[in-house]
Amino acid sequence: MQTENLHPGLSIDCVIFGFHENELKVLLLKLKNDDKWALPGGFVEKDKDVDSEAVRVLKKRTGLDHIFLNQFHLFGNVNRNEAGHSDTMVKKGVIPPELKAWFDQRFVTAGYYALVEYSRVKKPTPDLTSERCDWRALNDLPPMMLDHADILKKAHQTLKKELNDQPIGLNLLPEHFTMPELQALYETVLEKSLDRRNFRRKMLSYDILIQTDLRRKGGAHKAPLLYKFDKEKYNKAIQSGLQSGW
Amino acid sequence: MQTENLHPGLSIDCVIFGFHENELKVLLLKLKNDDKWALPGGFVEKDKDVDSEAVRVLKKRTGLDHIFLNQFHLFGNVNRNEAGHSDTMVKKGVIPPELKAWFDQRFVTAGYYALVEYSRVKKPTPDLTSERCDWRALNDLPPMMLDHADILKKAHQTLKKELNDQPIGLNLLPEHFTMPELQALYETVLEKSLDRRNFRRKMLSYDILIQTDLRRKGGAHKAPLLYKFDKEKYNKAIQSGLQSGW
DNA sequence: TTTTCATTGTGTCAGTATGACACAAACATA
DNA sequence: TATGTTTGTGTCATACTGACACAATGAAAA
Repeated sequence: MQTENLHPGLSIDCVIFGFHENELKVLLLKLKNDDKWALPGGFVEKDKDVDSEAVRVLKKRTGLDHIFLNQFHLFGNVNRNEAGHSDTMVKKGVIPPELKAWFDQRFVTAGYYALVEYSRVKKPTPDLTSERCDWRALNDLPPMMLDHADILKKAHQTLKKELNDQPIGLNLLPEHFTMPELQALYETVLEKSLDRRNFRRKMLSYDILIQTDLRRKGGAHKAPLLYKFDKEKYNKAIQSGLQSGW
Repeated sequence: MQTENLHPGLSIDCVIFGFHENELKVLLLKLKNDDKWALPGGFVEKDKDVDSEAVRVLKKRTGLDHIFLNQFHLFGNVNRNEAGHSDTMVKKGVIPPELKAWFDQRFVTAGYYALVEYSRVKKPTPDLTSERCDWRALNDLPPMMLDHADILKKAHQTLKKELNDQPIGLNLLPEHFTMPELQALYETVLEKSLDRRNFRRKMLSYDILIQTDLRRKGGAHKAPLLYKFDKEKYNKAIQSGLQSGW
């Protein structure tokens, strides 16, 4: 790592959300020789936009491009830099000794969250500091490094709020999906259950769905209809917002 | 200025909103020997939280403490650092030559917006780089330094959105105010006009206002009733949100 | 003193959105 | 062929929203 070309004291952390088996998942890195997990992150080259560096992180971990990605907060408290953190990391072999000075800086970190289609992430790839890169359920998180649990929580809160202004399914669901699947996504993000019939009514009123004449077969019950998003209308809705409130 | 103790490559810019004569105003600094204006800003000491440094900037410019202040975005594009900007600033005497190296860095800046009561800001004080500190109307802005116009625009957009989740008057209006004044504030922020009767109905339904038996005399017309906020309920509303949407 | 006039305060009505709720149809499995 | 769970659909009462009109007020003008 060439630290001379990096923007000092600035990092990026990405909360990468996926949806699988009716659960919200987050892509996390398992640190080497440590039972803590970390958000995928990175640093910012001096001549690169911060946003594009976040895209790069995402690409490296998921292999995916052109993904829904939002910056949501700059975490800038002093106490997020634990004293002795870099020592520990060096000792455990997580970071090489020659980089200790770099990691000794006080860092602020830009938080990004991404929404990705679970099945499209073929092989999540760990970085140099980690031994694994895995999906973890949002409601059953492992112990997290530094303030990464806080960052994750704030990302989820932000997502929850943004649901009032914009739809989110296009980024998290496969091309075709059923209404119950879409509802499960909303229920998971919002952490509450919704009435089946009212959900369908409201969602259809957004006028961003296209009903196909296909059905999801194979379940032990009545085969539900498959829907897909009308991408043009969907994007228009994202842009103009789902006007509620004023 | 002791640049050794500052977090490198990181600045803060504050968009300070006030409301006066039915207009949204922003507190801006007029640069020395330059017709450009700038957002009040500053740098972050290595051992201070970014948020608290924003509070400090606000206090320095407005003299005010305990103010509504929100971080809304990190501006991290490379091209926001104009080549030759520091040269120009030194030439115009805006910054002393010995600080040129510091200002030559590539900076990312954390954007904060503040809501303050116009009349409480007695004497807006310029900083070393500026000759004046004045309120300027949001819809009649002077030429702005670097990307400060963008930052301001994003702050306004954010404010507009947050209006759906929270009330804002407590921070921008004096202790007592009339319903038409509150409406004017909303209309200004939202940039559209609202129906008088419907506005009143909706605002009262939030249950955060207390009607007093005083009236604003002196206008050439029927004297409107004065209201004040029920601070306890107001803060509860801020916390829990004005549930709309899901 | 009286008149004028812009502004405030209030209520209604129609249309729309929301929450609560029940029953028939479908599909794999038994 | 029967079973059991899930899907798809409609209605009703209630709450909310947008559109609208008229009387009361108070300073200023006549």
